[in-house]
Amino acid sequence: MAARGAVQAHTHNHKACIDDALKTARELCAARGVQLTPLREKVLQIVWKSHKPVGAYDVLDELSRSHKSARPPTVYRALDFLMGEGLIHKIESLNAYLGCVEAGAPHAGHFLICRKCGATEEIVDPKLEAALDQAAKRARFRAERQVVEISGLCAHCTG
Amino acid sequence: MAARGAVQAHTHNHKACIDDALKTARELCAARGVQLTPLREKVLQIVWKSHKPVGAYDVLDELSRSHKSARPPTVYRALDFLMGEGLIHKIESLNAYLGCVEAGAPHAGHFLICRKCGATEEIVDPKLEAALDQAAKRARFRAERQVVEISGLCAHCTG
DNA sequence: GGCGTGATGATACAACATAACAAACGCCGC
DNA sequence: GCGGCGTTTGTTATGTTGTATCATCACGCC
Ligand SMILES: [Zn+2]
Ligand SMILES: [Zn+2]
Ligand SMILES: [Zn+2]
Ligand SMILES: [Zn+2]
Repeated sequence: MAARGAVQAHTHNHKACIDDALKTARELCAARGVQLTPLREKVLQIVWKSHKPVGAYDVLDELSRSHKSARPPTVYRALDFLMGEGLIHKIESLNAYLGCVEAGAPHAGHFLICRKCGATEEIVDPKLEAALDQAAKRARFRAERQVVEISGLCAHCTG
Repeated sequence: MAARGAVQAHTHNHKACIDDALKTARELCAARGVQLTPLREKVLQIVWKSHKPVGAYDVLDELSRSHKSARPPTVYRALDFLMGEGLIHKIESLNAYLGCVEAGAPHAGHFLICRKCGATEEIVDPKLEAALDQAAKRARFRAERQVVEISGLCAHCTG
């Protein structure tokens, strides 16, 4: 699964993204001996509906169509599971969730969030990772989690 | 006003931090022709009570002691004002607010958040800023806001 | 069958944030 | 003085996001 830039997010065939993500998720969970239940897979599919972060209550609305008993804990438990397995990320500045494009490869999520179209790209940038590690090291800080969310205008929305 | 590392946050004389922050805030607001009213100054003082991010409702509890009519909008309006003037930052991953150690100098806030003691250090690191700018540029993304929050253990809590 | 474990159902509540309108205040021109 | 205007604060209500807690269910195991 390759990262898709915001421009591509406007034009590509997104069904392939969803199919890839679900396939990868099934394989990873099987390999790890954890259960990607129908409920969890459905939530993953909803999160992957687009390249825009989706709120937990939006997931709930969508999930409710097929799953009448769904309630907030239903959704949050599924989201927690998916985050624990590295299949989705939380976008802290939006209180929303986004499918991970590098599931299986341990990494911190770094994001470019377009404030106009909402498309959010997960970037993998070794130089940025190194700069973050260095910054922490300089302060003798043991980093465990990185939240990096850059907001602005994507290439498509700039011009 | 210099940044203080997490180690210093455990030992320094913090009254000087508060006094500096309030003095700087008064000067900046006067120079800009905006009103640092008693209410807003009190909220700023509460946020500066420590080097740990403080939640809006914690601010409200504290503010209520001196200001009985305080309600959520009271606090959020003051926090919005202070953020607008660059006197405080919001820590997105904690839904909490922290006094800015570089008020007056335009900058994105980058933070090291200790998950054990809560002490949060604002770091100013040109290399990190450059790496972030480069990462955005590479994706032809026009960055407007950066959220960088590194969680882990501070030097004091590590050893 | 009885038991342990993981997953889901169900109710209630906590924590965070904003909408909308009213009242008070200072300022300025007249 | 006073009426208009912009800013700040008061007030009530509501919206949004996230958890705690306990009950129930499904499955594998002995
Ligand atoms: Zn796609
Ligand atoms: Zn990822
Ligand atoms: Zn201090
Ligand atoms: Zn700052």
